[in-house]
Formats: sequence, C-alpha cells, structure tokens
Amino acid sequence: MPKQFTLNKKERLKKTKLIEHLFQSGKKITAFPLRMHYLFPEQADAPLQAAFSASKKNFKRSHERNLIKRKLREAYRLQKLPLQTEIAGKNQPLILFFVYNGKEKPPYELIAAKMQELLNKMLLIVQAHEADTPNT
RNA sequence: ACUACAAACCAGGUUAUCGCUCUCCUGAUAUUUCAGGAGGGAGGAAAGUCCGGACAGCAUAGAGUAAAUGCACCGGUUAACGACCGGGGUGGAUAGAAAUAUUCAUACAGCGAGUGCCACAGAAAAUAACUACCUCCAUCCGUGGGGGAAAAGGUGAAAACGUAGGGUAAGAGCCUACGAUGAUAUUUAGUAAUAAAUAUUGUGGGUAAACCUUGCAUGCUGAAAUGCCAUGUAUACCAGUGCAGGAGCUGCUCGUUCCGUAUUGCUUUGCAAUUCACUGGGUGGGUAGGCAGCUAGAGUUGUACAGUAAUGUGCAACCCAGAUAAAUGAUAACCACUUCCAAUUAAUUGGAGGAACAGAAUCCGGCUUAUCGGUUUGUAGUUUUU
Repeated sequence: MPKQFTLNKKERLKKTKLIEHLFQSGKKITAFPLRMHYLFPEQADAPLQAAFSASKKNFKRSHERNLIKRKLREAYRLQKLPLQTEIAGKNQPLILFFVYNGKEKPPYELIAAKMQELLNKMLLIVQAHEADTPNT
C-alpha cells in the first residue's frame, strides 16, 4: 500500500526553465497572505509538482524563510490528496508555485486554512480545464 | 546564603503519529524506480566575509629601481597570521598614611631628519614681545623714538624646565644647590624589551589615526576555482598554407631569449628598418544539465608527559551532515526550567504564559557582531551561625 502524505523530490518543482515559464505565462490565485501560480505545461517529470517560496524582501534572514517554506510544505503535504487523485486521472500535468506574501511570521493554523482554500479553488479549475479541452 | 565582576561550559528532554535527505542491506520491478529494515543528519556563533592558510588554476630566465598595500616594545606559540600566550613600558580606577597590591586599557618605531598644520581666545602657536621692567636720546613734561631683557600680568587644551639663592642697569640655566626629564656611554640584573646606579650632555611645545622617514613582508584569481561527460551553434585562440610575423620577462630602466620570413638600403650570408590574409575545426567561450572536486581532517574524545602559559609530543579508541528553488520538520502529550495570578498545610497545588540569537553550501585557524536562560570555578563585598 503506497503512502499518501508524501512529498519527496519527484513531487517538488526543481527545473529552472519550468519555473520561469510558469511565471511568464501562468495564472495566479490569491488568498492573502498566500499566492499560488499555476500552469498546465506540455511536459513534466511528474503529474503534479509544487514549489514554495517566501520573499527575501520581507524576510531577510534565511532561517525565517526556511521556517515559512517548511510550514507551507507541511500544509500542502497534508491537504493535497484530493487534487492529486483528480489530476492523476487525466493525461495533463500541473505545476504549482506557492509564494508567501505577508510581512510577519504566520502561525501554522492560518497557513493551513488558506492552503485549503487555494487547493479547493484549484480542484474546481482542474475539473473545468477538462471541460474546456477534452482529451482526444 | 545573596549581590557584583571575570573566565569556562551547555544551548531542554522523552514518547507517539505523519513526513524530508544521505548511506548500507533485503525483496520486487527489469535499469531506475517502488516497498521493507538498519544507521547518520546544523551552530556557538553555521552569521559578517575582516585577516591567515590548505587546495586548485593562471603567470613566472635575470638585475636594479620605483610604486602600491599591510605590519611596527620584547620573547615565545603556530602550517600561517594583523591571531594567541608570557613579560616590559605608558595611562587610568579601587584599597592604603606610604611602600605597594588588585584590576582595566593600550596602532606602544621615528616630530634630536625635512615639509605642513595647531579652531576660539591671546601680543605671540615657534627665529615670540601687548601691558609692565631697565637704559639712552629728544621733549611743548603729556609723551615720542632707539636699544636691552624675557622675571611679573592676562589668554588658552598647550606659552619656551620647577623651587631657592647668587648675579644684574633690569633680567634670564647666566651661575650654584636641590628636584624633574630626554639622549649617549659604562656597570649590575635579565635571552630581550627594560629597570637601577654612575658619568657626560641637553631642556627650542604638540601633531606621524598629517605628508613623510626607517625596518620587515607581499605574484594574480577563488569551489560560479578546476577536471570529465553529454547537448550544441556562431566565431575568439590553435594548426596548416602563402608574398609572414609571433611569444614572454607585473610598471619603468637596463639588458635580453626562442621560433620563423619576405621586401628595401648598405660596408652582402652580416647589420639596420619595415611588413597579415586564407583554409580546417584539434583548443577555448556562451547556454541549460550530470558526475568528480565533496568531506578521514593542521579530525574528535580520553589519557600520560614537557612547559608559568599559548601549545607540543606519545599512546589508545572512534568515524561524526553533504543538501542544490537547497534536507534535519509539523502536531500532540508528559517531564524538567522559568514568569505572573490565586489558594493554603509555606513549599506544595491549580490556572495562564515564556523559551533567545539564529540555518551548513570546498575545508580548516582566528577576529568581530547577535544571544532567552542555566551550570561550574575564581575574586570582592554584605548578612547569618559557630
């Protein structure tokens, strides 16, 4: 029986080119203090990949950025399952990029709630995406 | 017991659930993935990138000189250092009547080489002369001019050694005594810096974190180094060809090396001057990747010996992060620590909090800066008991 709440190297977005492409032509959803960029690329290593970031402008210390990224990863890891099962049934990969926009260190409960909001919206978008461009 | 200061050390723990990264083993898949198991997984500063190295690449025939940068009491330690240890000098603070003791700071060579600068005030901030002093001349008796001198006054952060006496027209280290202090020499103590004593000689400021002088040291670039692999296209180097130049000596000067060639001139196998194109795709550059570099080391721990110490030597045991949009986390409970409130049996219970600074990126030795709280040791003070 495979594990459910994993987040290993394959599920993290690493390719610089893909990230640049995502920021140039991707779309975004905001649920302050979180912002999510998303894109349906033509090719990817895994069906669902995600990356996390915190602005260096707001958090100058590296350990603060590390802490926020860890909390983001944790929230994503525990709540991504519905989206993952939805996207696994299709032939279309999806990449996500989460940015924390706030200026103060957030508690985990806030991040978890906002993450759930974003992922629910994304789930609707994925279902609609299938309707717009049906598989051939 | 408490308080203050200094130094050293530590940087919450356990369990459960869900995860991350690396290594090894087993099984499956069938060649890079999955599952299971075992083990490792941030710091005292990982930080700032301020010094010093290791390591790597490039450069490097020589001499002289200059420049630039850094350092600057003495001895020692070290791979090395601008670091560290010990000692000395200088300047504070505390205690003491004093000698002295404790403790803190110290870019601590030279202004007895040259040049410059020294706000305000003051006559003057460096070949000193405003008031006042002495003397000579003139005088309308108010004073004016020349000379001497640097004691008194006032200014200032700093005023041309201090006090007393002699001396003088008035004065002055001008002379003498005592004292202060610099330089030189000798002796004694010390490896030395230096200290003490004696002698000679000086006393004409300060400033070198002003230029500068003296002595010593120093190639340049940093893991985005560097090597290999794959991808891949325009042209810099390289190779070849021709009617040919090219390479190097950090700047300058002197001097000079190697390979190669045509033209012109002349004193003709020598000397002097002058002189770039084409072809190929071996080397290199850019772009986004992978592997190596990449963690066994000036290593860690313990111990014995040497040394005042920094540190060194011997022996034994151990292997202890290796990520790359960047792992080491999240949640809960309990136990320790601590703050506040309440209750009482006065050291316990209950409730609500707090837990810093901060995240490895090739690796070491330092320095600097940030830091909630705790432990130990030493010194000083106060209080209690005997």
